Amino acid sequence: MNQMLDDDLANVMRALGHPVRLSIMRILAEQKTDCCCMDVTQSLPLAQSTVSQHIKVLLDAGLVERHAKGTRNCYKLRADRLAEFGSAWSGLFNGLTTTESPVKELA
Amino acid sequence: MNQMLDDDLANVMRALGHPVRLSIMRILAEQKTDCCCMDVTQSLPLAQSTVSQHIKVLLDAGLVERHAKGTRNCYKLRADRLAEFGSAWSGLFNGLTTTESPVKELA
DNA sequence: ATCTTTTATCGCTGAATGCCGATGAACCAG
DNA sequence: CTGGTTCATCGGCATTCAGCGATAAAAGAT
Repeated sequence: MNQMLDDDLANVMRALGHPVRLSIMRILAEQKTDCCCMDVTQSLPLAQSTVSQHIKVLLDAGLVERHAKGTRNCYKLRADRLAEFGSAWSGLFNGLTTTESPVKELA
Repeated sequence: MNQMLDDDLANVMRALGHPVRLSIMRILAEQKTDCCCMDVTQSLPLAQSTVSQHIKVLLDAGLVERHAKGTRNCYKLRADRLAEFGSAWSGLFNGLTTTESPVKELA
């Protein structure tokens, strides 16, 4: 399990630390089929260029991946990275963050 | 279980989306005794005013709480909020984020 | 009352961010 | 080849952020 570096973690957090980008993640999560920039844009009250920039931030943070499909670019979440972040978060503060089954801390 | 609003979630993420603030959280997590601004400052290569500002961001995000102790202000993590965030994260993307025991999604 | 310690806040600067419209590249359809 | 679609990128603008030193407030010590 590739341990997430601190800067990496901060990058992920910062990428998700914007309501619009959270929305984009949600949109991508809900879509069964791959969805392109235009689809995302139509779900948001923002210009295409703005959405594209937000997607780029998510790409750079490794939260999303792109693959070309004809004239359009399709995006989907990177489940591996999400899981990676999840476990990084769980181990962050000596298990202070877990709700159920509080992992016994070994001093 | 108080459902975390989207903006709240984004705020928390943004607050944690900075390496220095992550460090501060770590420092607070490791200290058994409450620790004050000065203690944190001595562990970081930053001016006291800068550290104070970062702490304020964490305070505003509800990740940290303050209580006065003589001439100094002591800080500690808010475990409740951390747990809250943990479960909010778990439920965010249809369980895509969980590593172990992928929660069965109910359509 | 005076001094010291600790901290929050102010004012400032440079850098980064968020947003937009416009433009050009890449690709498909006629 | 021409034209339409989709998208990333550029330039520009206003706002926010990150960092600092200086300062004032609050509390303890003398």
